Amino acid sequence: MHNIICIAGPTASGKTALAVELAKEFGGEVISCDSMQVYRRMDIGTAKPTEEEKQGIPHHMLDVADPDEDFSVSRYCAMAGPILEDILARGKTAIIAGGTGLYMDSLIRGNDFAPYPATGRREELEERADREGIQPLMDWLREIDPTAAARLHLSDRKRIIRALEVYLETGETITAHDLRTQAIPPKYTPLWLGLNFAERSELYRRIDLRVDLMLEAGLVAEIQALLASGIPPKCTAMQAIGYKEFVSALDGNGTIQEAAAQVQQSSRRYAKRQLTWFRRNQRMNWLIRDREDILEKARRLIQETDN
RNA sequence: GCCUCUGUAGCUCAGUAGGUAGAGCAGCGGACUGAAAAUCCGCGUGUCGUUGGUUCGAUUCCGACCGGAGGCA
Repeated sequence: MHNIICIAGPTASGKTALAVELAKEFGGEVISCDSMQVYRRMDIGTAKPTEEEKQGIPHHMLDVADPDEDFSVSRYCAMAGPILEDILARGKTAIIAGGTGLYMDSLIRGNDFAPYPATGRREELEERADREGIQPLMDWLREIDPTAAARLHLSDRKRIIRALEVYLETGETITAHDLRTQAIPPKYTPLWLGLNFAERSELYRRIDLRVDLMLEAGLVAEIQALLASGIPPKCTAMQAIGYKEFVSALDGNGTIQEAAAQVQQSSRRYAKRQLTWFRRNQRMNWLIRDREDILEKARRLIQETDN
C-alpha cells in the first residue's frame, strides 16, 4: 500500500472528487497541489473544493496566502513538505492532488530552494531588460552559461532573467544546478494517477460547462470584491485564468460574455499544457474517465502494489 | 418556374491566365527546476459540393445535378 498517492490531470477532469473518495477509503488526507487555490478569497474561479465536497477529509495547502502576496514553487515546497512528512508520521496516506505539475514534481523530488524571499536581483535584471532590451542580458548569459543561452529563445525573457538570477545569487549556473539536481533520485516514490479522457472534446465540454457554472455561482462578484478590497489587478493571483479576463472586462474591455468565452478558450489551452507536462511522467498510471471505471482501477492499482 | 450570385481547412475567406492549394482565427504537438492558471517553441490538419465532358493533365474551362443567398414572376 502506497502511503503517497499523486493525482494529476488537466483542469476539470475530476481530481478533487477522486482524491476525496480515495481519502475516505484508505484513511488519507489531501494536499492540494494548485498554484491558485493557495490564495484566500479566490474560491469560485479556482474551483476550490467546498466544505461539502471535502466531506470531512482534511485538505492542506488551501488558503495559505493572500492574493496580493508573491507565491512560488519555493514557498509551496517549504510549506507542503513538512505537512507531507507530518501526515506520513501519523501513519496516514497523503493524497497529493492538483494540476500544477511543477509544484507536484518539485515536492516529490524534494527539490530544495534557496531561502525566500529573494534578494531583489531579479528586480534589477527586470529593470535593465526594460531599459536596454533583452539582448544584452542574453549576451551576458552566453558568457557565463553558453548551454542555457543556446537552449533559451530570445523571446523567453522570463527564463533568461531567471538563469542570470540563479547565477548571481548562488554562483552556480542554472545548467550546472539542473544537472546536479537531476542526478539526485526523487525523495518519494508515490503512486502516480493521471486523469484523462479518450475524447478531448469531452474534456472541453466539461471545461465550458464549468465556466458557465462559475458565472452562475457569482464569479464576477467574487472578483469585484477582491478589487474593491484593494487587490492590485496586476498581481500574480489576478493573472489566473478566470480572473484576468473578467478584470479586463470590468475595466471596460469587452463584455462579460466575451470574457467568459475567453476563459473557456484559455482553459482549453491550459488543459493541453497540463497534459503535456504529465504525459512525460513515465510512472503515470492513466485513468481514462470515458473508457473505464476509474475508481475501481485506482483501487486495484493501490492494492496490487501493496508491500 | 426563370435569372443572377455562391459552394475551397473546424470557422471566415484568398488563390490557381489548367500542372492536386494558403492566410487569420480555432485546433494539434513540444519545452518547462524560485511568477507555472505563468512563460516560450514548433505544426496546415483539405475528396477545392457531386457527377459527366474537353485536355497529356481539371479545384480552375464547359454541361448537368445537389445545397445556400438574392432577384423576377
